[in-house]
Amino acid sequence: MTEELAKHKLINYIKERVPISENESEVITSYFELRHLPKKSFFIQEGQECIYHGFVISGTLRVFYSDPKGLEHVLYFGFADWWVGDIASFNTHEPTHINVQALEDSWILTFSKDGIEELFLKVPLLERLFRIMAQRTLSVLQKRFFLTVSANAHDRYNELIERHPGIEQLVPQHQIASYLGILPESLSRMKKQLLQKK
Amino acid sequence: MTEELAKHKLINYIKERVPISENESEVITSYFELRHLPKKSFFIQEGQECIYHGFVISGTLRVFYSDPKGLEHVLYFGFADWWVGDIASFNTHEPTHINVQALEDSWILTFSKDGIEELFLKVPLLERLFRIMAQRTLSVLQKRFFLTVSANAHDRYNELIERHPGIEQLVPQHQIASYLGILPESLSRMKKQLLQKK
DNA sequence: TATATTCCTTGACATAGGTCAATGCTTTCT
DNA sequence: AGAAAGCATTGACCTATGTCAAGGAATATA
Repeated sequence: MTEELAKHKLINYIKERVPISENESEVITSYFELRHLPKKSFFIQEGQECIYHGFVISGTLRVFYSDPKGLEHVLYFGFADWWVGDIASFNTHEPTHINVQALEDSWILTFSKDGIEELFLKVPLLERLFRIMAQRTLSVLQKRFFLTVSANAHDRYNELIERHPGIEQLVPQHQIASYLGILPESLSRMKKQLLQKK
Repeated sequence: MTEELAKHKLINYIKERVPISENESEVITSYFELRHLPKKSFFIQEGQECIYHGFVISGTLRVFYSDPKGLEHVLYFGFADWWVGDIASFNTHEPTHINVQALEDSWILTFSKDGIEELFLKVPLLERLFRIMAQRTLSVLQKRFFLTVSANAHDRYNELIERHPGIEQLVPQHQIASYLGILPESLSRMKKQLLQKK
C-alpha cells in the first residue's frame, strides 16, 4: 500500500459526495497520514483521549465497547471506505470508551482533531460532508438500536447476513455474536437450529 | 405562547452555540413556523415522508418506533430545547419509521427540508451547528446503545432516574418502561423490589 | 512438526424478563 | 356524578438467552 494510492482512494470517496477542485484535493490529502495496523493492533484504546479519526483504506477493523463486567460489545465492523473513531471523545476531549482494533492487517488514513478544524476553514464544503456523514451514521445507528430492542437474536442474525453477505468469511463467529449482543454459545446453538430446520 | 417569544428562545439557543448577527437572526427565524401540538396529537407519523423538523419550545413529546408486533419503543423524550424529527427520512425522502407525539400540550418551531437547505446557503455557520448537533446526538445514542446491550433493566432504570431526576412526574410509567425496553408489568415488579430492599 | 492458543460446540442448569389474565385505581369525558 | 377508558399492580407460568464446564477443532507459534 502506498501513500499515493491511499490518498487517491480518499479523494475518490470525497468527490463522489461533494464537488472539490484539484487544488482542494491536495490541501485535503496533506492533512491525512497513512498508517499501517498489523493484525490485532489497536488504533484506538479506551481510556485514551481520541484525537485521531481514521478512514479505512483496506482490511477489517472492529469497533467495540468493553463493559464493566469485561464483556465486549461490537458496535460495528469497519471495512474499506468506512470512517472509524469516537466522535464523542473527539469533540469533548474526554477519554474514549471504545476500542478500535484490526482483525487483519489493515491500512488507514488518519487525521487529527486540530487538523480537521483547520481544514474546515480552508475547505468549508467539508463541513457539509461531515454533517451529512454524521447524519447518515446517526440513522444507521438508530436502525440498529431499534432492531436490537425489537427483534430476537435469531432475526438480528438473519438481518446481518442479508445486509452483509459474506461477513462470516471475514469475521470470526464470536465477533459476530458480540455484534449481535449474544454469547458465542448462543450463536452456535442458533446456527445448529437453523440447519436442523432446513 | 407567541411566535415572537418562541423565536426569541430559538435565537438564544443558537447564540449559545455559534456567533450570529442580528441580521442573520432575522433570516433564520423567518424560516421557522410556530406550531401548537395538543396533547396526544402527532407531529410525525410513521409512513409519512418526514420533511419537517421541530425545535421544542415547551411541553413534552415522545419519539418512538412501533415494531412489527405492534410494540412501541421510545427512543427519547423531547423537552424544551430539544430537536425532534427523523434525520433518515429527512435526508432520503423515504417514509419515516418513527412517530413523534405530544404527551401534553406542546409548542414547537418547525422548519422544512427545502427551507433549511436554502438557509444553509444564506447562513453557512448553521451548517456547522447542525454538524455539531448531529455528532452530539450520535454520541448520546451510542451511549444509550451500549447501556442497552450491557446493563440489565434495573441498572438502566437507575441510570435514567439519575440522569433525569423528576422524569417520573412528567412521563407516565408505561412510557418509561417503553424507553427502558421492558413491559410495564416488569417495571412495576422492579419498583416493588427496589422498595422492599430499602 | 509439536505445542500452545484460540475458537467452536455441546450439555445441564439458572434467570431476567415476557405472556396472559384478573383486579383495582386514576383520569378523562359526558 | 357516573361511566368509560386508560393505567398500575399482582400472580402463575413460559421462553430466550446467560452461565458454567468440558471436550474437540482449528489456528498460530516455537
